[in-house]
Amino acid sequence: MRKQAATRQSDVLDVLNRQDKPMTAYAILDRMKADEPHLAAPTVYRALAALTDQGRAHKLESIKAFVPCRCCHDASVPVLAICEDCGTVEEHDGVQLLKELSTISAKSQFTAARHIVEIHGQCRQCAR
Amino acid sequence: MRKQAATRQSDVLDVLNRQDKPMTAYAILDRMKADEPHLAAPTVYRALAALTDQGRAHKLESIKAFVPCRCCHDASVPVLAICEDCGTVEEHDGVQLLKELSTISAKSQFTAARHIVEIHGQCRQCAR
DNA sequence: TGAATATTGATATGTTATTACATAATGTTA
DNA sequence: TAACATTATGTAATAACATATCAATATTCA
Repeated sequence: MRKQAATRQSDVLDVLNRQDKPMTAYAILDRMKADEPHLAAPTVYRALAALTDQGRAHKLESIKAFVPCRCCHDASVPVLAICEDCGTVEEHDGVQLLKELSTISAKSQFTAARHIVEIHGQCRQCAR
Repeated sequence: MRKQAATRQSDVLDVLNRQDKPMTAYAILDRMKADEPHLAAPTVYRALAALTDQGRAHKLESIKAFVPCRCCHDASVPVLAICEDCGTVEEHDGVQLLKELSTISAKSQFTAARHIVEIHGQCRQCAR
C-alpha cells in the first residue's frame, strides 16, 4: 500500500525505536514485512536516507546499521560508541571535537561538510 | 599461484600506492587479476584485513574503500578527509582529538579500542 | 620423517545497496 | 474540475561488498 514519505519515515523510525540495538536495513525490512509483505529494500533505504539527512537517525558506517537519534546535535558532531561484545550503541554529542576537527581541515584548506566519528570498544557492562 | 601472506600484502599495498585515490577491494582485485587471473575476493580481503590491522592501510568505512597509510599514527587517531567531488583522500593525524575522545568515552565508562574519524567535504582544489 | 597446525586458494553464498522504470498520488493552473 | 506537471512509491533485477567453508598446500616441531 502506498504511503506518504513522511509516514514511511515515521514507521521506520518506530521500528528503530522499538529496538535497543542498531538494525541493518534488511533487518528493518524483515520486521516491516510482517505487516506489509510486499515491501522491498528501496523503500526502506529511501526512508533511511531521509531520516539520516534530517538527523533523525544515524548510520553506523563501520557496521552498516542504523540507530534512531536520541540526542540532538544541531550543527555539531554525533559520536557513536559501539560495543563490540554486546552490540549496543551509545550516542554522544561531540561539540568539543569541533574545534580540533576544524583545525585539521583548515590545515589543508579542506571544506568539511560532515564528520563521522565512531568509537569501537567495550561498554561499561561488557568491560568488567 | 600460492604466495606467502606477507607477499600478498605487499602486492596489495603496491597496488594501493600506485593509485592516488582510494580503491575498493574489487578494484584492487580487478587490477591484480591482470597478472593473476584466478585471484579471488577472499585473498584480497585477507590481505586488506592484515594491512589495516598493522596500520599499513586504512579502510574508509563511509565509502568502503582503502588507502595506503601515508602518515604514522602510533597509538593515535587517523583522520581521513574525503573529497566528495574528486574522490581524493587526505590523511591527517588526530592526536589532538584523543583527549576529547577520551573524555567522551569516560563519560559512560566506555573502553575505546579504535577510533574512526572521517570527514566528508571538498578539498581545496574543488572548493574554489 | 611424519603428525599436527596453520595458511592459502577456490567455490559458493550471504549481505548490503542501488538502478531503472512503471505506476500512483498530489499539487497547480486555468 | 479537467488537464497537466510534479513527486513519491512499488517492484524486479542486479550490482557491489563481504564472508563461510573446505580441500589443498605449506610450515612447525617433536
